[in-house]
Amino acid sequence: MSQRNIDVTPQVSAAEVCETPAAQEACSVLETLARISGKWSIGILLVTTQGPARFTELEREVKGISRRMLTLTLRNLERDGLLTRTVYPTVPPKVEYTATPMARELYDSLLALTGWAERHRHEIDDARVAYGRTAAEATQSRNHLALAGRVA
Amino acid sequence: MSQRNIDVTPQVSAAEVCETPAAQEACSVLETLARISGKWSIGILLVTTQGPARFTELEREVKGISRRMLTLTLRNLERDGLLTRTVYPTVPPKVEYTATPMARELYDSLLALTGWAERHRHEIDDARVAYGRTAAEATQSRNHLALAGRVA
DNA sequence: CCGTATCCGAAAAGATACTG
DNA sequence: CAGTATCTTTTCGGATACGG
Repeated sequence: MSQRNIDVTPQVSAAEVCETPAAQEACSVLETLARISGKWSIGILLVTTQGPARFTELEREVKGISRRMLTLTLRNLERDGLLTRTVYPTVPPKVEYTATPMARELYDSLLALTGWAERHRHEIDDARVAYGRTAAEATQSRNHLALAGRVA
Repeated sequence: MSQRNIDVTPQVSAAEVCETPAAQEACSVLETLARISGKWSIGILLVTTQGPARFTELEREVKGISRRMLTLTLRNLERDGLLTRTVYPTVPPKVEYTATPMARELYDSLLALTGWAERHRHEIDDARVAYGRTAAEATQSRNHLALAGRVA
């Protein structure tokens, strides 16, 4: 087969059970988050938002990503209109990926979440510690492992 | 063993590779999104944000969730300080889950994404159609299935 | 250089019987 | 009622050899 053929077919079924009017919103959020879910989407958006990036360039800059996942994530983002793919018919081939304006907007919206994270940093830490404690209490009976690392 | 013992240990390692100053933001977003990732967190937050909800109540209202996933997701949200769990020592037992103020804030921030989704609804659809076309072109050689359902 | 195909292990999720 | 334990299925992600 020619090229460009890794699956990337799903991601249309997000309709699901969005019956109640209030749940509509939640579903919309769910669909939006689905577009940038996965381990790598944010990282790729981060790079492509700063300007056009080539395949190999992304492979270098997004630390730890494999070829396969890079391709998959690029295809998904492209399908969702968050990335444009430009092929220069040179030899050797050159392909550039750039975040669309729509993607930049989305990325900005997401960055707003850092505000939330900073405001509640301590609260978040406390919660995990507290959870470790109550979980320990509730488990007074057994002394297996698996609990040691929780608070630590 | 007593109770409250489904794993729920991970979700501490989100440090990862956040070296460059620009990537710091992305990592923060990543950590935040991790808290509400998964198929069910949003749905549960939606319900618990409207007021206290009991276990069985959630099982009914969050359509399609299994007992196991409900428990797991509740534990995760509780660990992250997004949900409080209140036990009434009655018989039969009664347990209520409520979204914390912090969770409400986060949920509101996320709802802001519906704005993005609405603004770009058409753009998003167009993108998927366009992707279907170019993918079809690039695949002129083969006439397997799997492509039929893409645009449809 | 820019990918794809294939194989594999790990993790997420579903189903459901069982229990204090 | 509010979970837990266990099993199975599904999906995700890593490694890597190969191809235009």
